[in-house]
Amino acid sequence: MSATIREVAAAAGVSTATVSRALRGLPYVDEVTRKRVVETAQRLDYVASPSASRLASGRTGTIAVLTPYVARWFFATVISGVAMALTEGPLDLLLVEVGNPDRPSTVPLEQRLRSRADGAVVVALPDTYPEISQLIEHDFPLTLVGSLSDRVSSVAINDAETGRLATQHLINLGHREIGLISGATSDESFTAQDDRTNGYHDALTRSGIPAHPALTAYGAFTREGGERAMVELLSREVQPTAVFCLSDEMAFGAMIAMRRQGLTPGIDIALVGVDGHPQSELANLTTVAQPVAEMGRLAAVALQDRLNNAEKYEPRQTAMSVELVVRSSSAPPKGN
Amino acid sequence: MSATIREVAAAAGVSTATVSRALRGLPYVDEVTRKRVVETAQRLDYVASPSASRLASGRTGTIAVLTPYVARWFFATVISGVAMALTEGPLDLLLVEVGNPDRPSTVPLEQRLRSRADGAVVVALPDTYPEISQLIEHDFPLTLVGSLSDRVSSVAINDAETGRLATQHLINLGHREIGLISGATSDESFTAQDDRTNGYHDALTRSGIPAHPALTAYGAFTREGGERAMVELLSREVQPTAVFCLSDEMAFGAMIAMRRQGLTPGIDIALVGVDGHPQSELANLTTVAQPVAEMGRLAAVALQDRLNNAEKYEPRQTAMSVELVVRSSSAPPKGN
DNA sequence: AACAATCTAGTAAGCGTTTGCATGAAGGAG
DNA sequence: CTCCTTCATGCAAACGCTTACTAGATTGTT
Repeated sequence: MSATIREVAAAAGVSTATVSRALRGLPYVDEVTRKRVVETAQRLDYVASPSASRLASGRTGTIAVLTPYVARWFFATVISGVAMALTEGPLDLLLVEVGNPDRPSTVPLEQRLRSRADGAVVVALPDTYPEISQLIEHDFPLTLVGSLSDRVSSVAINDAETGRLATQHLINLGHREIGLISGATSDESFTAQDDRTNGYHDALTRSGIPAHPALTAYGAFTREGGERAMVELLSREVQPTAVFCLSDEMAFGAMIAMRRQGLTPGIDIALVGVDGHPQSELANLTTVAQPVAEMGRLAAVALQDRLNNAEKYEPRQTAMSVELVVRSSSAPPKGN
Repeated sequence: MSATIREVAAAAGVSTATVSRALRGLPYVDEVTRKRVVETAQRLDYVASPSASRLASGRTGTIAVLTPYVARWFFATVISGVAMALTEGPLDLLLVEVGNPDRPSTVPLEQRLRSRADGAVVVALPDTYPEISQLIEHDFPLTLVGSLSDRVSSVAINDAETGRLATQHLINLGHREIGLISGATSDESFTAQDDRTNGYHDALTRSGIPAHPALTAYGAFTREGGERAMVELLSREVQPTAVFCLSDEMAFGAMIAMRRQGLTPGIDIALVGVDGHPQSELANLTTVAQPVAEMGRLAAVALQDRLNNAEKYEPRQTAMSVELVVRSSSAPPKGN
């Protein structure tokens, strides 16, 4: 079908070794020769067979994105950031679903990656997640986005700070009964989730506000979950005048739940989310925005760095700064 | 690092040929032998090297997803549908950005795919798109989702019907000045865009309503674009009492534009979108919903079908049915 | 002018599978 | 009992590159 390196070599009057070197920009090739080879290759519409070069070199020229979800906004946006970083170079992007509780995979992750990718960007999974942890132990090059690690490079926001920021904002508005819509129930907790929650408690403590356990509900980081969590909160004895949602999507769900009961966000109950989801503007949701695509891009860059500096490399943590975007979903409590 | 087929062969006391056959479930292997080989492979933690097997077999075991965007809801959801279909089998998913006007790629698509994927699912690009068309001519196995083709299999909704449905709904409510927020200006038009527009005109014509060109604006299928388009419509001489947006995201933008001018969707101007975007519920947007993830899944299945039946295969068009979801963004015109 | 260092290029041995072909064993038909 | 299939397996040649290693040609040094 397509020309082989041998044909190019023959046509250019050199050996295949020279063609290989010339086309990959390696040294020790005369510029005149290189030019001739490049032109010949172009003329013959030659493209090196990835399978062959991978087999011979041991490198795959591929990086995988390991993510529990591909359609959810945060995840999709990270992926697009990674894709962005890769369009520059010649690397392929292998998409692998990992850690989606609804879709458990039968094949061990390590096997699905072995000889398929040189490294991977891991989205929103902690380094303690079994399969990820295993990869790290096998020295498989990894970069995390959305959760911190001291074992591999990672890029994330300061989640504790994020939690404090959101909560402090509500406190500043005069709220004292501040609810929390968290993600998963504690056993399967993300780093991000725990840290944001700590930030929330921290802010309360600093202001001398006792944290009331009955003000917490879990929304699984989904809109539907947020909706249920809000319904639950509204049915509790203690009523919050404000609720901090650990993600915008859950906040959207909370809004729907409120609306269904004739309540208005920002009037009856103040709401703050986290993410800077594009829809937060339309929904008038106050949120702590994070640069998601950029985080994906940086993670990919860091990974490439790691791959190019096989030796002298050490994990680096990148903390992105967040921004509180105030909208009408957060306002002083009714009485004020 | 990992065991090779030769080691497995040696350990199992057979030739590499037998190991290969046994592990892939090919015939002409005694069940007893197969079992022994499988166990040995497992014990040695053997996984066939993809590069080697690709090189030797000529098949890549990979399917690509060709998409202009990865983070936008529609696209991300199609991708997740494809991923869903692939988790069943052993196929890899290669993500390739194509046709994103903001990020033109330097390498020809055909070269980026050659020997990298056995086939591809194309998202929302028409078969007339140059690079896609070229792939089709090269007999590269393709399946389209979101646009129709008689050259390759495709799965899409009936866009004309969708346009009619949305428009007829507005007409039924009593509207006569019905605006249109379209996508790209006609030169770079999608099949979907044209068909939905035709459906819109069709519905108008059937009801004897003249289509007024000043009632159309273009929103590039983005929220920001929809916002601008709405601003533009509101500045025109003829004022619509209802607007049909070719996508939900543009409708969201339109809502923002309206709100900024103190107008309320469904009260001042009725709005209908297309997609069934998860946020349409929160936004109270009337929309024509399509089963996006399912479409992606079906496209992937169709592609696998095509790959397995090299010979006796012919393009098949799958039309998904849509559903009008009425919410408060669409209501009778003010006067009524 | 002799010798070392640096370029340039070719030779050929892999890389780890798949698969066409050959071989022998086993079972059935006549 | 012989011949023909059908099975089960092995042999070895690809598949199309990359990359030591080798060697000659240049260039620079003293």
